Amino acid sequence: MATLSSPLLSLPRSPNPPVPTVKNDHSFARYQQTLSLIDQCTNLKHLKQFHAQMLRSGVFFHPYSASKLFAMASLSSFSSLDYARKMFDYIPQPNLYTWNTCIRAFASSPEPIHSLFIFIRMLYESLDFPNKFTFPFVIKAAAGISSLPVAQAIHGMVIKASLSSDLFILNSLIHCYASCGDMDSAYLVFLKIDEKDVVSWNSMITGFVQGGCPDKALELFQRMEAENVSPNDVTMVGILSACTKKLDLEFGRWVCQYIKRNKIHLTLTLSNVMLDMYVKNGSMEDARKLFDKMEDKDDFSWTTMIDGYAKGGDFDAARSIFYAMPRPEIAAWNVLISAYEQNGKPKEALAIFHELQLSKTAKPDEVTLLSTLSACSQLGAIDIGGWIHVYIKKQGIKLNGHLTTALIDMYSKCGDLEKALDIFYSAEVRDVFVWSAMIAGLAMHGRGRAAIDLFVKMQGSKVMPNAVTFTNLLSACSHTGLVDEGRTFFNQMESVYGVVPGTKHYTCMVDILGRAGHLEEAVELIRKMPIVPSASAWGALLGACRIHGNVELAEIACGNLLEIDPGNHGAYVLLSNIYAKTGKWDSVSGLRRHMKVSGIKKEPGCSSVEVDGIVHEFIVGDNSHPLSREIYAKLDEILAGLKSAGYVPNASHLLQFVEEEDMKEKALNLHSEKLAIAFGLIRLGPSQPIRIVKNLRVCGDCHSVAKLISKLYDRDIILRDRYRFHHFSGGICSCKDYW
DNA sequence: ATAGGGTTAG
Repeated sequence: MATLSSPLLSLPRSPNPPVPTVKNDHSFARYQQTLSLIDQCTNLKHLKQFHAQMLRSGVFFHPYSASKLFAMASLSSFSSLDYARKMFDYIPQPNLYTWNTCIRAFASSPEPIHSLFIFIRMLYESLDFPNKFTFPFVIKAAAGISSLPVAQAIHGMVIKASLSSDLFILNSLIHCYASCGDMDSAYLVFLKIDEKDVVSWNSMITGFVQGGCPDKALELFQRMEAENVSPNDVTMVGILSACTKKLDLEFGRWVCQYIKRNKIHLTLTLSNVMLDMYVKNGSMEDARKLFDKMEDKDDFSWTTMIDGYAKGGDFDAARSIFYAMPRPEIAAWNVLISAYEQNGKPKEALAIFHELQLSKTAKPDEVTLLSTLSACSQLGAIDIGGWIHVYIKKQGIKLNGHLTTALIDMYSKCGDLEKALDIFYSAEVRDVFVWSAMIAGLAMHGRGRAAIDLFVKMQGSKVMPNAVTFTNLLSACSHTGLVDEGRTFFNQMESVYGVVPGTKHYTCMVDILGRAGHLEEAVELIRKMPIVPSASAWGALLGACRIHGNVELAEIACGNLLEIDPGNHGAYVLLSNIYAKTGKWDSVSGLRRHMKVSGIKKEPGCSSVEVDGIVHEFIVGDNSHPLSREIYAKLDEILAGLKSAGYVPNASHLLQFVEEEDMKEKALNLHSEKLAIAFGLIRLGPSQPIRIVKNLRVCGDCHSVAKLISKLYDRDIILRDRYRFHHFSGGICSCKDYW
């Protein structure tokens, strides 16, 4: 930050410029003419011509004329603040109007802090004191940076300057205190105003809505009516936002009627807020009626409708609005992309992103990149993810915390841990989310020790871990079987770091203990936990029972799980697994019958593999792929090879009882991960690793097969299943068979 | 000699 003794805007000043004498009639007329022409400027080129002319004639060095030119440079629609700022530094002795104009221009710029810098300079350099026009701008800047101490200091200056009864200043202060989150002070200022005007009420109503107190806003609206102050369009924007926050559709409808009845001017903004209210309160029908009636529509109107349909899962309607939009700007693309990405449709998200690239009508921004990277993470689409990384670099986009986190997550989930680490170590911003993402990356790749080391380093860098950090750290312990470390971290969470263990942490801990065979301790932990055990905690116990073949405990865990989440097909699958593993085929078929009767379906296994930027999906038993015949032929060839190397199919991983031995084998060979591996061997070059993403946990037989292929075919296979990564290389897996 | 406050999506 600049200090008070050094100039804040540090361009050189012209030494003692000549001040024109405006004595004779001839030059005065020219001067008058110049000034009146300034107002007719319509573009930046025009303005620059004036500037040059005024510099040459010396008119620029007259404070009043400089103030006229400067106002045009800093406030007009075509202005460039950068240019205005340079001009300001060449004005020899800015008058009060010029200082105020400069403060005003920066107050509503993207960097309002500069407004405060100028204000401080003014206090030091100008002979004038700030006046009643200065303060509303400075206060707006303080609101812009949401700094309560700054707001308080300026409020103090207002009082000292005897301006504390100026209505404009007081209204600004209400808004400012509310922006700083100090609702009490905002309300005190509001109460102190004797002659409140509609802006006073609006500022307070909007303040309450944005400060998360919609009820207080509505209460104020009633009082406003009682005091006979007529609300205007801005009031109604606040009131409708309150309805949106409260999810109160009935009252929202009433407000819309009220607006009609009282003939409140229906501005575009107000219509848009009405739309938003209907959309967020779940009435797409009302929204659509209004939208179709609106004569003026802007980006907000279109984007709100697209977002509403997309979030509600009606992607057809969302797309039809999107394609009807005259010129969709980036926000419209973003709501579509992010709705797909957040609704488990990452492929569709990437398709829209691809369309955006081709259309070239809008430029991806940070939101676009974050959603798209997340879609790549979900799919394991490393080619596209890598392409976005290159795009970010080429565009010179600076990596902030969000983008850094998203890139680490993408590379980790796409199986390239080294790239994720590269991003992490070269990152300039390393906040708690960045550290946590990297710990998660190491965890899912089974590098538990490295994850713990990183956690230690994180403390060295003075970044405080949060709940997510601990979830990731504990999951690292669970994937690597670090029981003692897991216990220690779990116990230290609250006592040392002040993070209260939540559902996820208990679940991880049950997983750590259960997996390692400490089943009683895991049960004990569930029994003693201070919060209600979640379905996932019982699920973790059930998973542990599968590994250790404990049927009794499994039945208890499964019962508890299904009580909380009756439709959980995963639970049935795990329990059938355990029955199958222990040879209880009667129980297996009983369970299957029950699933059939209650309409519970097992999620079909699905594996995908990316080849040349295209993601190929295989469902268990799939023969829809164009290369299906070749894939099955390849698979037969592989398995024959493996058998002669000693491979014996392990049918205990099958879910249903199959009588004939060769039928068992056939059923195993239909598994989607085997199909994806065979396809990868056909289509990918010999040095390229095969990267597979599976929606479920990898099957034990497929795990053995992948290990053997990695040795016999000298090919690395990187498989991401529902829980973690398996790197198969030279006949061994990175999970060391602990999964 | 010029002027000021409150408003909506991701």
